[in-house]
Amino acid sequence: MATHSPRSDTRARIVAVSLELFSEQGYERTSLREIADRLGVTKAALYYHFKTKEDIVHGIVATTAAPIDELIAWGHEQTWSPEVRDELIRRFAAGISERAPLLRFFQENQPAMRDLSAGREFRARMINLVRLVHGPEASFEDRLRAAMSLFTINSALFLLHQEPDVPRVSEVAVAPATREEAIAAAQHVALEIGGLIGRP
Amino acid sequence: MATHSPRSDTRARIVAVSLELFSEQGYERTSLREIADRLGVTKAALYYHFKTKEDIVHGIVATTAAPIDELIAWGHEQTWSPEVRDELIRRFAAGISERAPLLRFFQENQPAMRDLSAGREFRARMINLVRLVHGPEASFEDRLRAAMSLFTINSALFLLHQEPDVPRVSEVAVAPATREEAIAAAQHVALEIGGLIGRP
Amino acid sequence: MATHSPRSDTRARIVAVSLELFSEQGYERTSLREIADRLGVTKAALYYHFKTKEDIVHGIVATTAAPIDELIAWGHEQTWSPEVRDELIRRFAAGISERAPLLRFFQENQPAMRDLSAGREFRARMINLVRLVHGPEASFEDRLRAAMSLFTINSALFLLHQEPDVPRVSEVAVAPATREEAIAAAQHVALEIGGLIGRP
Amino acid sequence: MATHSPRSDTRARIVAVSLELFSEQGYERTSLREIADRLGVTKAALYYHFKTKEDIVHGIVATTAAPIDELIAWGHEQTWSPEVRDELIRRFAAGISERAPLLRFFQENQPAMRDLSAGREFRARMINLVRLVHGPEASFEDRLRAAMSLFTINSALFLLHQEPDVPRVSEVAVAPATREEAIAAAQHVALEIGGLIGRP
DNA sequence: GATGAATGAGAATTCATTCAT
DNA sequence: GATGAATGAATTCTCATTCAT
Repeated sequence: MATHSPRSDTRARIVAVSLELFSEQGYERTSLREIADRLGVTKAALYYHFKTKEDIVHGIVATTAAPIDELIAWGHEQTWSPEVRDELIRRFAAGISERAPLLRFFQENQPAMRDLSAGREFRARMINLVRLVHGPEASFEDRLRAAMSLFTINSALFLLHQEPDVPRVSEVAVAPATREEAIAAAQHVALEIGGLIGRP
Repeated sequence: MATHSPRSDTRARIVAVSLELFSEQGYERTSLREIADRLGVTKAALYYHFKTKEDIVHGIVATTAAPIDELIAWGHEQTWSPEVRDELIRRFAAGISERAPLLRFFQENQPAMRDLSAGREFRARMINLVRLVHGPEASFEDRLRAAMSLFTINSALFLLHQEPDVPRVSEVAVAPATREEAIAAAQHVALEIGGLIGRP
Repeated sequence: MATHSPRSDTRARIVAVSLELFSEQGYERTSLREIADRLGVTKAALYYHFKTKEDIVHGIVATTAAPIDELIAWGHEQTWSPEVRDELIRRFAAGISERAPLLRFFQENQPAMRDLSAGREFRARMINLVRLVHGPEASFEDRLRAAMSLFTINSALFLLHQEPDVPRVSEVAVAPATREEAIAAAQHVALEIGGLIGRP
Repeated sequence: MATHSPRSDTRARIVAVSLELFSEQGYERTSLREIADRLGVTKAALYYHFKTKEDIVHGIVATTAAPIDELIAWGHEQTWSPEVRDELIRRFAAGISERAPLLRFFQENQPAMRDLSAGREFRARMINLVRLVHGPEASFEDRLRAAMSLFTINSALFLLHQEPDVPRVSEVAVAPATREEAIAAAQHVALEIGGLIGRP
């Protein structure tokens, strides 16, 4: 018998709708009026649940970033090894579909994120994750390899949707595949790149 | 000896300052007032040279994207081979220092770029470049590898500047190096990733 | 005793003040700042009640044009006859004093009205009224007579106020009379002109 | 061999284009940039020929209002009689096709005209013309009749073009006729209305 | 747990006008 | 007889935010 707290269904809906709009249209291009309209409430209602627009971002992170924190916590418990590295990449790829909006939001709204404490904290998380992937004593090359490895996972999903409108030269292979196949491919490439870590 | 045309020194300065501010603070967070103030002119002067804020972005691309167009043109003249691929990556890395603000601007302001014709055109250019790198008949993996390869070049410069403020666990190697060394390292890793193209 | 709804007293005041200023100074020569200042509110308050400046015109029509719509409705219920025609003219003249600002606004701001949907709709109303006055099977002459007949009513009020500053040749009779006398005279002439309808 | 003064062909073109645009789009909705663009010159060129935007209106009147001044002068030379009255109306109707843009401009841009000296002067001319039509010792009714008589002439041309887009009830007679027929009809009605002058 | 009404600050944009060349 | 470059003042409109109810 699940006793999920009944209080603030609205709060959760604000978080969900905001993340959706922020990630689709951008943080600055999404007004509180737009969020309120989508929810069928007034702007003032948003202010009952959140102190500021920035605070909604806090809410988004608090609600959505748990899996990443768990991944980081797990990583900190391990002693680095190539196997741990690969497992980090795999786990990062695992829930990517659900986390995609969050990652997209942060990646595509960097200027705003630099001004938001939630943004800076999220960046710190990602840097931590990168460090866990390359392990201690890493060279600049290795940090770059680790970063690109994780980055590959996000990028795959965007790559999937963004090409159709660019005129395609005939010889280019059409390869979209399904969302799942794309993620599998992304994980594959990410592991390849991760595998380069430690090279001279 | 060279009598460079005196007219529209201002126009060039608008482009330069705008690119700088757009890339540092973001497109939406940079007002025309700010640009005008930096130049010591009025907002109306900007409108003498550019029809809209969006038009300034056009001006930026027209002024700054020539090297990328040349690279694409060069690529189209070649028949794809691993050597051509590597040469594309190397040439892309070559002038990266000067082009960094432009690339940063486009990468970090995606939501705005989707609404700007100059933004969409620039994205098309990048996708073209990726296609030249992976060559014809590419699988989704290969497209991803090509994209990440080029992406590595940009990312290196940001990675260089963005870590200092994240509390560093002692064991992590400090490795920034100079700007030139960072680019050399980025090119190295980019070629590695490019070298993965064609694998099963 | 009557508890008139307290909400949106401001909205009504915006409509009233806007109509007054639009009709006195013209639509384009009246800024929202001016309207706001007169009301002792901020410009943003106007935007709380109306989406755009154009929308205020909508509000004006919705609030003020009811009597004209009723007159049109009444006209549609009648079968045309000289008596109906005269009654239409009389009823049009009846409330003219209150409707004068509205009619003046539309007559003196044609260029703006062509761009405003409320403007085009209002013009359609007036054309309908003209048609009711001349009845079916009308010649071009009759349409002109009907239009001038109604037009006489508006014009009278303007004529009343606009001559004093033009240097008067001594022999011209001074005849303003009171506002009510002017309207009576206008109705008289309007009926005369209406009476010409049907002539060869 | 016509020796039309060669100086300032441009000046004449500015006047012509300005009148066209002012009368079609309105005085305030027509910017100097628009006028300059149509002429293929710069805004600054307009300022070579005219001191201000208002001064262009002066130029328009000076160039176009001569026939009206001649009509007024002629009227002043006559002793009023019903025949003179009718002849004034006929002469006013005579060149109406060419003067239509000027009259439309003044009629549809009243708010701007009140602020322009050329506007006030033109209004004075029209009032003079009205006085000549009703003659001395006129009652308010007569002034109204005279005004509406002349007004009929202008109105006819607008009526001709402005109805097509208003949904027409089937029974209404379609009657446009040609431009010339419309003017003839207008003159006819104007004389009718003028004929009412002097009635009790 | 909300709403209605409002604000203050600021944004992009437009316009008539000026002046050195 | 013009132009190129610029300005100052204004305009419409948007947005995050506040607060009494």
